[in-house]
Amino acid sequence: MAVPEAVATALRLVDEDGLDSLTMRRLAAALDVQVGTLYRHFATKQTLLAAMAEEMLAGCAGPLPDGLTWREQITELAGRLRTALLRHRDGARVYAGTHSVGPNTLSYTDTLVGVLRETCLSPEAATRTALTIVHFVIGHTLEEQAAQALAESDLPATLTLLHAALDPDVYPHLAAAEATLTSTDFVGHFTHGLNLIVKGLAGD
Amino acid sequence: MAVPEAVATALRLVDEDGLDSLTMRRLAAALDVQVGTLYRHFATKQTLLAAMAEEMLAGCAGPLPDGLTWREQITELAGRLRTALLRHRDGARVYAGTHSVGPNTLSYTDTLVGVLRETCLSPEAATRTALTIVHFVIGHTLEEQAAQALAESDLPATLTLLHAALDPDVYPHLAAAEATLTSTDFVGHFTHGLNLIVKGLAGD
DNA sequence: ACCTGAACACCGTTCAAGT
DNA sequence: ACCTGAACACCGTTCAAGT
Repeated sequence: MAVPEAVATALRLVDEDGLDSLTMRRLAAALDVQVGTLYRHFATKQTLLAAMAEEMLAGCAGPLPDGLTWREQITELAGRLRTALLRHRDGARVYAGTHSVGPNTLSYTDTLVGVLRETCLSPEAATRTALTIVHFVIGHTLEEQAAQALAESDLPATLTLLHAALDPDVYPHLAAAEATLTSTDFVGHFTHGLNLIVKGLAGD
Repeated sequence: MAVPEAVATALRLVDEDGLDSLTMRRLAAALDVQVGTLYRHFATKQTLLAAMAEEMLAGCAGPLPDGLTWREQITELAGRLRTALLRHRDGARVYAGTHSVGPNTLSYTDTLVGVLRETCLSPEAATRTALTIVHFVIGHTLEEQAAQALAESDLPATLTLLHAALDPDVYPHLAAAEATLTSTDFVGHFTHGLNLIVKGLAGD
């Protein structure tokens, strides 16, 4: 049993049935191996999940196209992280639940901090800004995939429930916000949020 | 068995032993009740978690002090959400894993959208900005509590591991970022990120 | 050195039967 | 109407024993 194969199979299982269905026993069965064998390669299930998170970020730190402004470089990098998390079902949940220190994760953060430092930010401000961006991407993608999961089950029921709860006399602003809140234009939401953050950088 | 009591007890159990230790069976035992009884009040464990998330947000939509600028109002509201999530161990994980449509959650979002609309944003832009802020707060607090959890177990081991992985020749920017990345000044990080977002609003 | 088989101590959820 | 008791179909993790 090879570790990279196990990680790839685990990601495939998650894609097929969701993170909640990924168990050490199912993974062992998919690899034609006894459960105990997995523990010779991964100390715990957490370790496996961290390896999956690391694998998901492969390529995210690849070279940036020439000729981008620093704003575009930041947008490109943030977009790559979102795309990487979206590539696998429950990807954001896998990523948010772990803390990898593997090369993909490290070089992604290194690249992001590097771009931010080029905008004349101090190392501290660049690092904090990188954290801000990563946290926003994680929070956004977590919600985006939660909405996706909902769409595959009881979407209409939930929308009806929400609509019924939105009494305009009690929640005047939510009533006006409902269309946007329930919209599936996640690219629009993501771009809006990222632009806010990047615009905020201009003042430094 | 009363539902509010069950929710309060569940939150207490999470505070004591963490979210991973919260099981329907343990909660039933703490309430001096059989497990099956819980399912008469909560359809699934997810329903229980949603009720806990809703309870955590109690008070977050309370009246804002007079005389705050709109920037300060936004900062105050975002800070309230962070504080509410921090109040319980693994609070951010509980909140991120659910989607409550209860009055605490709805009135919080309503208040936030309302403040943003006062700054002359369109309903759509105000809603998207509210989402951006909430997603940032969730992402930030998720990481903050993950760091807290780590601090209670193998912090030094992880820091050593990270430090060893940070070859300055491979990750030049991370080496400069290490002090900030491993800092525990979460208020500083949070304020920095929030200011970026709020500053970004100025241009509209 | 690596894997198997089998166990330990749990899970979430359901449901007939009791009161 | 509400709760109990007991079961069903699972979990993550460990470890002696095999090859």
